[in-house]
Amino acid sequence: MGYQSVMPELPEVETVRLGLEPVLEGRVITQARTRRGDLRVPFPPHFAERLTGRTVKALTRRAKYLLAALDSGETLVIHLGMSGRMSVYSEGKPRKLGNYVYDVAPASAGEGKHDHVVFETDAPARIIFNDHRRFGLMTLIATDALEKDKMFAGMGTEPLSEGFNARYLAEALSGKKTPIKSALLDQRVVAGLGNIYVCEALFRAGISPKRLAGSVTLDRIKPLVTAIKKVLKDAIAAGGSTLRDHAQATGDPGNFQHHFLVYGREGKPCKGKNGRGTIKRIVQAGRSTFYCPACQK
DNA sequence: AGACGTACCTGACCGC
DNA sequence: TGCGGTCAGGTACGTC
Repeated sequence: MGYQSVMPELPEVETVRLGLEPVLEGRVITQARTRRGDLRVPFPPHFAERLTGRTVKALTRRAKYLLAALDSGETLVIHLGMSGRMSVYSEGKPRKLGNYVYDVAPASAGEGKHDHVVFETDAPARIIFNDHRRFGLMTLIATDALEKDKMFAGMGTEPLSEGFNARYLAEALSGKKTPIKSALLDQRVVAGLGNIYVCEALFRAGISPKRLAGSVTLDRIKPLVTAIKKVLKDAIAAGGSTLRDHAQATGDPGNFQHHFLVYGREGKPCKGKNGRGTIKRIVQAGRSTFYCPACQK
């Protein structure tokens, strides 16, 4: 099958980035093709032409966005939304590139109902962007204007960077009256967390998702920062979380869903140390929150 | 300004 | 088997 990935919070986007790196970074996009006019937003004018023939200088990630810096001075910005996935196939014969083995594309690859964008690179490889809910986006932005763009201006610190520490988070949360669960989902506070990993990090830090953000004291923010970093790192190491049909380059699914302590475990026994609690599901700001009332205060 | 609800779109799943 | 209702990992926008 090649490489495939879905479930895009930070660890899943990073897993996608790692799988795309060998077929994009330093490679030439020999062809780009869109199969409809828009995703969540329209493709920019002459999108395919502006990509074709360009070399990808670097493939990086900011929050849940993938950024492919091109030699034209533009950056291809990709967001996977809720259901976006990238499938990578070798051309001609199966190939090992970097740590990944890419198989040859089946004849129908790129022709599926929700296959919206197809790239060919000189790896040689075919990359297919599939997104059945179409909450994803792809656009082109001048590289030197990226930070000023509405998508990135005001965005918080990367949770795996040194800048994300107790002092930073305390400042970002101070005075906030919204629950800590909602605050951590706010990309202006910290960039890249989503519903699963916020639930998991709060459990690991022993903090109730209902506690108001501004009321979390510094002595509890420290373990929270540690928990966020650890859960993200562990998830990346596990190839992300698969709830449906995610697979890594090897063909194996992501693995981190087996390490969920609260997410999706409503009514099940708590796996924590004091562990007689039962995992509860509530709705906050329209999203499911899973937590253990006995362990999280 | 900040907090909240809602909309975007499709598919999977559950109960009847 | 079919149908309606509910839910889903994200983000942006309108409204108080």
